This record gives sequence, C-alpha cells and structure tokens, in this order.
Amino acid sequence: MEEPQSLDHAIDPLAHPTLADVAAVSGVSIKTASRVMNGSQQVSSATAERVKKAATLLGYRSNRIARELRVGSLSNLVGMVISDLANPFYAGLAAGAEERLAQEGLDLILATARDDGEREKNLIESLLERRVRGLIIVPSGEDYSHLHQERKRGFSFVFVDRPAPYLDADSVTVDNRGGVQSCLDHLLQQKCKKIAIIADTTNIWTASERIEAFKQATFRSKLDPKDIFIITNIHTSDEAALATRELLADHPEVDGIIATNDLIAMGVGQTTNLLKQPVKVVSFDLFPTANLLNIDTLDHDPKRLGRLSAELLLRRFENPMDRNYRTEIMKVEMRGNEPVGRRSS
Amino acid sequence: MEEPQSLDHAIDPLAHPTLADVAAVSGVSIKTASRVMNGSQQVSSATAERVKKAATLLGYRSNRIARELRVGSLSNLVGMVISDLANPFYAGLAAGAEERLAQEGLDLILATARDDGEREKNLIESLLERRVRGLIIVPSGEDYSHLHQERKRGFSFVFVDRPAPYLDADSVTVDNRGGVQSCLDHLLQQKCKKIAIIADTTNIWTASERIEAFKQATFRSKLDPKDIFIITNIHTSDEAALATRELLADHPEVDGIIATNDLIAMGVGQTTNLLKQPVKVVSFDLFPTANLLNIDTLDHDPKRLGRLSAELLLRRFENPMDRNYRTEIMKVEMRGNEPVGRRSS
DNA sequence: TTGTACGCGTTATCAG
DNA sequence: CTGATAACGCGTACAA
Repeated sequence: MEEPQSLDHAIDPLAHPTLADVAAVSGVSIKTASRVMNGSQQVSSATAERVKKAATLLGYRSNRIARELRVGSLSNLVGMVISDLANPFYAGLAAGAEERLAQEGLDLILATARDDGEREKNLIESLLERRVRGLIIVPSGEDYSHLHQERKRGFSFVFVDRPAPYLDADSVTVDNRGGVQSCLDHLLQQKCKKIAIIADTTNIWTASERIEAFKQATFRSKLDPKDIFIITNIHTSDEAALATRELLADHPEVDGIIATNDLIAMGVGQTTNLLKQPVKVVSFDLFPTANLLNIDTLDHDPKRLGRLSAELLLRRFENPMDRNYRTEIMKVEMRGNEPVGRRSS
Repeated sequence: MEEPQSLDHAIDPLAHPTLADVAAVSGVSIKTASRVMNGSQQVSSATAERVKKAATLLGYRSNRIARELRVGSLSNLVGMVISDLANPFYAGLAAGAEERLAQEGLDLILATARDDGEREKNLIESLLERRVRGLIIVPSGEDYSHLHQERKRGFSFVFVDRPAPYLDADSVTVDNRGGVQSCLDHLLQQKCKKIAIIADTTNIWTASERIEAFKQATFRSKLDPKDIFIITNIHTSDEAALATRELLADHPEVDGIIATNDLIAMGVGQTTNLLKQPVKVVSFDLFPTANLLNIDTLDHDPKRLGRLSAELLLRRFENPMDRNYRTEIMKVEMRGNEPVGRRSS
C-alpha cells in the first residue's frame, strides 16, 4: 500500500489488480512479478515468495485478454450461432460441439439468431470483432457472400445442418435423401400402403430436401401418387397434432406417417396414440420420448452432428488456407430406441 | 499496397488488418483512420471517403479486444456455467438467460461442468481471467469460499437452482417446498391414497429438498407413514422406468407418484402408460411431452428461471458493491398442459 | 537474478 | 481538421 500506483484500484474496486499492483506491493519490477506468475525459474525463491504472497493478498488474476493481445496468440474462443437454444435439436447441436471443443481447451460463445437473417449477420459481425478463433453457424440467412473476404483470409467457418448460400466453406449436413429413404423403407417393410409426410415450410432447406426426397423415393418404390400425402407448413407440435387429426379423418386409409423433425413427431405421436388407429409413425429426428410414443426414429442425433462440426472446425484450424472445402454428409439410419439422458438439478 | 507497414499482414493472412494498415493504405495517420471508423464528425468528408474505401478494400474490422483494453470498458460477455447442455432443463435455463442478456447487448459464453466440482472451478477461473462482466452459475461444487475475494471486490455472481455453499451472493432457486406441496395436494385432490416420490440422490440439493418437503407435507396431511414410499438414487429415465415397475409390482396399491424431475418423469410415465394401472403421475419439472404421457406438471419452466437469473445479474450490475444479497425463490404451481416449442432445422 | 525498453491494436490528450 | 505521443495490461528481447 506504500505505492501510489495501486491507488486507482483502491478507488475502483471493480477493476482487477494488475501486475503493476502486485509488483508495487512486493517491491519488485513488473517483469519480475510477471516471471513469478508465469512460473519462470529465473527468479530467487525469496522474491518469488514475496510476489506470490502479494498476489494472493490482492487477489491477482492474470488478464488473458491483455496477454493474448501482447503475444498475438489466437483466442481460444469459438463462436456458435444457432437459431434457438430452447429447442432440443439446437441445444443438442451446441452440446456436441461444446463437448468436443472443450477437449481442445476451446470455449464456446453461443448466440441465437431466432431465424432472423439480419440479426444473425450482426451476431457474426460481433463475434468477428471479438476475434474468435472460428465460427460454427447454423445458417438462418440467405446470402453469406459478405463473409467471402474473411474466408479468403483464412478465417475458419463451419456451417451445420444447412449449407451456406453463396459462400465456399466447410459444412456438415445430414443425409436427408438417404434418411427419408430409410424412413420410407421402414414403413414399407411394415406393410404400410398409404404413406404421408408431415413437414415444415418448404423455404426451410432441410424441410424442402426431405419433401423432395420423399417424392423421389415414393416414385422409385412405384407408389401410386394417389397413395401418398404431403403436408407442409407445420411449425409446432400442436399444428402437427391437428394436421394429423385432420389427415386421418379425411383419409382413414393412411397407415404410415413420416414426421420430418422432432417437434412434428411429438405432435403426430400425440394424435396417433390417442386415436389408436393402426398407423405407424417414424421420425427423422431422434428425441428422448420417441419410444414412449411408439415412434421409430433415425439415429439423427444432434449431439453427433455438433461433434462432427467441431471436428471439422478443428481440422480447418490445421490448414486455414486450404481452398478445398469439405462438405460432410452425416449418414443416418433407422435404429432401436435408446435411453434418454441424465439430469441432476 | 505501396506501404511496407502492411507487409507482415500480407505474409500472415490470418492476421486481421489493423487501423495502421488502413491508415497506411489511405495515407493518413492512425488516429484519423480511427476517427473515421468511429464515425467522428471531426474529419473532412474527402479523407473520410478515402479511409472508408481502404477499410473495405482491406476488410478491416475493429478489434474489440484492443478497444476494450484501451478504453478500460467492461466486457459485454457474461459467463454461464451449467452441468450439461444436452439436458433440456439446463438448455432451457441457458436459453432464458441468453435471451434476456441479448436484450441488453450482452453475449453469453457457456461452459459445462459435467457435475464435476473441480472442473467447474477451473471453468470459473478461466472465465474470470477473461474478465467477463458477470457469472451465472448452477453450482456443482461444495465450497465457493474461494470466490469470496472476487465477490467482495464487486464482481457479479448469480447462482441458480441451488445456493452456493460458503459464499454470500445473489441466487435464484425454486420453491421446492411449495412445489412438492402442490404436487401432493394435486394427487390428494384426485383421491390418491398411497403416494410415492421418485427422486435422484440426496446429495443433490434440489433432490434432498424435495424429498424433505415430501416427508413434511405428507406428515402435515396426516398420511400414514406406511402409505408413503420414497425411492431415491434414480439418475436416468431408464432407472426411473425400472424403479417404477418394481415399485408397482411390490406395492400394487400405489396410486400416485411424484417424479422430482423431468427425466425421472419420462421414465415413470413410460412404465405407467404401459402397465395401464390406475396411477396418477405428477412431475416437478415442466417438459414438452408431459401431456402425451398423461403427466401433470408444475409450471417449473427452466426458461423462466434462466430469465430471472439474468435479471438478477443485471440488477447486480447496477450496484455491484451492495452487500445485500438477494435470494429469490421462484414460485411454482400446478398447471394445465402447454404447447411445446417450435423447430425449423 | 533482475530491470529497461518496446510493442500488441486501440483510443485520449493535446499539440499543430 | 489532423497528427504525434502516451497509455491500457501484459510479455519478449536484451541489458545490467
């Protein structure tokens, strides 16, 4: 306390003590204090002790921001932009990525775009200003050409679940075609004859992919167009439940339904389980209570997808300038039902 | 390109262009470039144009890290430590907090402690080193006295779902007592006579609180101890399903079950729905498919809890040195069933 | 073993 | 209107 330098910190307690404060209190130079804090051997144990004592006294904690600025090292922060964290699919995606990144000592900064392309653009901008190490994005926007310069400079982007329009970059998507084919095959194996697909709006990329796949797959299987039903524009479980009720009322002959995502599947399951009509339901997405609702699903685990995206990012870090962008497609298959997670709040 | 200053950036494309680069290219001083980028009026529109052109040419983006270091402004990053992001409860918690913080322009950096106190301590340390603005923590550890100095200095902590042992700090918890009482009342109203509670291990604070509340509530309601059943140590849905099966086999007279969290409720519901035994189930936690499983729940919405914790943190920011720590207790009540979320992947 | 200069990218101060 | 210079907190290079 005999040093004027630390006075300002005494005035503003919110400011953390700096190396200068520690040095002042222990009566050494800043550099010596720095050496001690970094565990350098080049300092006498006597002064080292004094410095350490001062540090704990003041509650000193090194400022990683300043350190990184000085060293010029890359941040260990990875940004991730999803549309909604409360949605189990995106939460699982984030969980998978976070887990994998944590193994490499990387931290995740998460932002939600709420399916708003403009908001997403601002979020990405903000993350870039923060000089994150890389970015994992579930695209909400329609044009990513504005990121072209960053990409060319060697900044690492990975796009998940949907590709990024107008930008060459790494991406991980799901095998929507193969997945829908599996769903259909699964229903056909169970002797379903009249099959419906219930999906979100077609301006969502995955939805339109899956609908398209359904059309092609049913054609290949030589199903009569009169025996297939395509319902779109379903956003919520409630809408799905209602749509299913109407569908089965109008067409009681329907005996198989493909739900293109988890929320839709929950709604479909609600209706089919109540009506007790003999209709098989399969879900494109994996979700915890599927087996309770007698719904078979693909092994489309969002956590796995998240992990894959993290791994793609890590590989990109190794070779940032490589102009050979990878487009990984995660295979999905029908599976048995699985235990749900663990919780301990 | 006529300036040697930008040479190093030409060599290492990963490095972002700096103000110096922009200044060099546009032939002005760094400060003038800075003025332009910050929209200062104190500069002739002619040079402003030149600078702007150079900036877009180089793809300049201001470095927020350096700026904050210089200005000494607080970071707009808030750290959050939960135990598992793949768990819908914690994901909802994070979603609620993120949403509220985003309204204030604050970003969330998320880390998962995996119920490991040691790991959690490291995560907190790391976030502190990064000089986050504040910290929202779902405690996994057993002693937070090591944060005392930070707290005294005016650093903002908020603890959620459980209080922080050995640390005076703001916290938001759930009214576990009242909630369990509501669950019990709900079952009694439906003429249940023999009631069981199925819970996690008692060394989890919320679990032990809820079990304790159950004991007291059943005592107050003058239930014969022989008519109540307490099952603990249940971590997963599968364990819950199994435990329920065993319970109902040994004690077919049981006609009411309280599940102390969402995962347990899913497992209980699986069994009771299959067995078709006349047993009412209530869940302490709210979760999407509860109504499909004929489970009534409290309105214990993790998103609401997350929002509350963010708001408490924001209030703490206003008055960091206030030694009057708030202990908010979120009331929970029985409720009708609600639509589940929206998804569009 | 310890200290002095200097720089990371930015902004504030104060001069020109 | 514009530009040197110093500073934020820290680490590297080189002396002492």
